[in-house]
Amino acid sequence: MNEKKRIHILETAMVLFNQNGFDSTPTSKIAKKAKISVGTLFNYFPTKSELIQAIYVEVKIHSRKTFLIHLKDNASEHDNLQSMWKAVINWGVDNPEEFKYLEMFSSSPYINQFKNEKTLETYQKFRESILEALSPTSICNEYPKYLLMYIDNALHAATRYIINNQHIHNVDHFINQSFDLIWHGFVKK
Amino acid sequence: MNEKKRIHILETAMVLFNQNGFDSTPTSKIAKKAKISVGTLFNYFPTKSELIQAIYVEVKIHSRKTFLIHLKDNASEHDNLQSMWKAVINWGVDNPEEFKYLEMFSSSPYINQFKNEKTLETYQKFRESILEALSPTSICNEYPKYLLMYIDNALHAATRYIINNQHIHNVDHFINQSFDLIWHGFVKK
DNA sequence: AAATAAAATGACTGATTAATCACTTATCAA
DNA sequence: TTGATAAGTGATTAATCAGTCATTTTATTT
Repeated sequence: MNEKKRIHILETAMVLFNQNGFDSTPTSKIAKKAKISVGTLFNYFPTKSELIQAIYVEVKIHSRKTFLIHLKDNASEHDNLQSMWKAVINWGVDNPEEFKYLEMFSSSPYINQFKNEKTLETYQKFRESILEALSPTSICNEYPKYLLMYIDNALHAATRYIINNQHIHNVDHFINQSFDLIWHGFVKK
Repeated sequence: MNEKKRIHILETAMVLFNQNGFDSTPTSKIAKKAKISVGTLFNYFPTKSELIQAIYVEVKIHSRKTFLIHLKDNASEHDNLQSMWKAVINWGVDNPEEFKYLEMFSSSPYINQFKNEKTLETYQKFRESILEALSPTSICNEYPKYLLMYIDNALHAATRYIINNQHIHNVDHFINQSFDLIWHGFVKK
């Protein structure tokens, strides 16, 4: 087993899955594009399902590394949430394949095998720090779970918007505006 | 051909597709559950793909009927958007299977065959009236397409939240709060 | 009641698939 | 050089699936 080859298989498969979906991407095509045999593919990943989930885990680990850099304890709630906002969106824009894969995986039946799992635990802390910042004063503070869904959805929408409209002149300005829109909603008058 | 049987097939297939996804629901199972033969199924819908899309069209037509009732010309922007907000969410909560199907279809490759299509045109007017109400004054008014995505995502999140958390005591109160959260974001200070 | 048309049936086909496994090739320590 | 282990191969297998079609059943007309 060779870690570089493993990553190579994961990346090749991710691109093909993004292009054709999980069920329309036969293992034979993945092997062909990765220039290995089907047998080798199944040496590295015992089942197609495990391959699909291994990609998810890899992408999650990769994205988490980027996000954690941007959390600072001493900053204000506004600044912390804003820098998180920018970091998450920029990661998606810089890694569109990974971003697309996360969206596809999350809206597929495979995600169910991941509910209440380790990978989500580290994100949990991330989420808790968002809630600590927002919940006490925000509109909707009775529904913290909804607040998280709401932020998550807006983050995804903003990222998708940039990826699908690459003609946007000033991406940073858009990101700031999208943050203001959501932040503005939170602050009680 | 019998319209009642056609609807029966559509409803049966919708439930199975929701349970197992498009690719893990063989036509044979749909026929079995609908208590017809595979042959009959293919008499009504020449291909599986056409069945999948026929369900989408049917659900869209059904949902549109409900929404249109709630638009009033004489009301204020706030009241109009709020009553739209309530109507859309309540439709989803009252029709969870249909709602789930729309979400699944929209995040599947089948949706691509529907971009720039008639079914979306009637929704287009709906969207335009939202933009007319919001864009001129709102934060993010430079990005009207994003505003629509943002509202759409929030609507879906709120609906999903209610469906997945049926213990919520006062659903109306939650819907109002979720609307305030988003409306509050729009209004410039 | 007989003739005709329409609707329904389900065993079957051909294509595709994930996964296997008997075999070959590469690696490397003794 | 040898022998042992690990890595890689791809034809093959067994299963599944969308879609077909010759036949039967039901409905309608004459």
